[in-house]
Amino acid sequence: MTQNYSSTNPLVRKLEGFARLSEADRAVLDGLCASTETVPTHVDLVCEGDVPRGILLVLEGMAFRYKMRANGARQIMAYLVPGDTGDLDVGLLDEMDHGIGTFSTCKVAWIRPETLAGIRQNDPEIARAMRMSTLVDEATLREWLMNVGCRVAIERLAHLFSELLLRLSVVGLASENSYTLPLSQGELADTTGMTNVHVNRSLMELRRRGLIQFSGKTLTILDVPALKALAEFKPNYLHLGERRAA
Amino acid sequence: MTQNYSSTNPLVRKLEGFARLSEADRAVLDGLCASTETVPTHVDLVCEGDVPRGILLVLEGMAFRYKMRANGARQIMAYLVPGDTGDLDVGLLDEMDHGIGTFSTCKVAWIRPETLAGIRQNDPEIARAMRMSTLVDEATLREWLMNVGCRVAIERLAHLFSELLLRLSVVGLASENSYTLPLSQGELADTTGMTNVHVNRSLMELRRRGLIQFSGKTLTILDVPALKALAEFKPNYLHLGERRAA
DNA sequence: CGTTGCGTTGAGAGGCTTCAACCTAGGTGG
DNA sequence: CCACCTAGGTTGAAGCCTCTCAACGCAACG
Repeated sequence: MTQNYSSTNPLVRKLEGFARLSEADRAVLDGLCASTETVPTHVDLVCEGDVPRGILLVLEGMAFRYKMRANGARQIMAYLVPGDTGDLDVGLLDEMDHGIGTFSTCKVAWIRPETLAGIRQNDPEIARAMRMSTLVDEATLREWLMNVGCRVAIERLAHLFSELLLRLSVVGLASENSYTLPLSQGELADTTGMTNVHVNRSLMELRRRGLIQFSGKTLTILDVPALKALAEFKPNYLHLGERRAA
Repeated sequence: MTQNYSSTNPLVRKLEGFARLSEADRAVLDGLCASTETVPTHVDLVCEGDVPRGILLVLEGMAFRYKMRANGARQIMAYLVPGDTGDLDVGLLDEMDHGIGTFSTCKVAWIRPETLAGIRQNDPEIARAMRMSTLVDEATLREWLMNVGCRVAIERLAHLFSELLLRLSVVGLASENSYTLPLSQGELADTTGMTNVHVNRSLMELRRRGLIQFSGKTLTILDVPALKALAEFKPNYLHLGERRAA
């Protein structure tokens, strides 16, 4: 039923949804993941102001882009799940305008800009898939702005959870209705533009309505259609095509 | 003092800040702007669900990306000012996940994906500048998320006005402290995630503090440093380099 | 067994929304 | 030439969603 082949490489699983990858293409992508690094929880992979050190690729765990205000407020602006990368052209920048941290222990790879440039030039299908992926990243960012700008607290959480269910399914990290979400309520708060106290109350309301179960680090969505309806979740911005139409 | 040459083409003015363009490069960019189209105020250039018809390039006027909720709420997710383009790879998408409308009468050009592909392949400096420009668009979107997620009403407006002062300066459409801003308070509201009533009150507060003057469609910032300080505005995400360090 | 991080709960305050009315300016038509 | 109409700006009052501050429980950990 699923279009994905059984590759265990999340980058391959994600990109083969955007293009027809050959065996050779997959080998190239596997090569990108050859040299990995394991990073502990709550560590900065990149800091605002750093000179970019290459393109980040997340293979296991969950990371996030963020920015801080002088008063200590933090806005989380994207989640990086396995198969996700940092900006492919980040090498053009003199310095980073945001930081990237880990929510959990992560296995990551750093891709040299020259390596990537070669692949993009010589491997049109991979290049195409990566450009699609970048478009989806932007669309996701727009949807997050929509989330914070137009939805109330409980809807924001419902939308975030609905989105993650789809994104994690694509890389084989979610079941029909549940996945590992290694975040604290405070981190959810910094994501959705609310306080940890109010996240707590909104989560309890979601539980009271029988929509989710969230204990430990496992989120289970007890009523997927109802949660999506509450969030007014339309998956078109993820451009999944025929994959899991939702 | 300014790095810009005296080109009147806003695309040239913007991109030459990101790369060293030759005369030939500028001629190529001028060529992209040869065939233009004038579009009235409050018209959709692109609707959500449309099949992309090419890459949008704004030459005059102001446009915006947006998304609607079922209840009629609108979130504006980006402003397109002269020199700005839609997504360069939009041709890869089967359908648009957001709409683009006009704030004012606009002069625009539609670039065919094949034309752009040719330029990107044959003209490395232009390609480089365009990739930088895309990175800045993304960074701006992240900053807008920060704006709505982390700042209170009056700070959101102050930040938006500070950002536009810089972006419009780059293309020669702002003086030291003023520019044309053809928006209604309701449109500012849909941008900043608040109501038109509260935008009105926040604008009056900005006026009362002697920070801005906003009558007709002209915004004048009476105290630029104070407005930037209120917004906690850091222009690093625009990656302007040595241009107008702010 | 004290510490620490995180989840939970209560009470009060406040920023922002909602609803509504009124005003003004600009455009249209008689 | 003015009456009419409409869109947008302005203002008031009431309410609520969310924040702030604070306390407490609990599990993990050294």
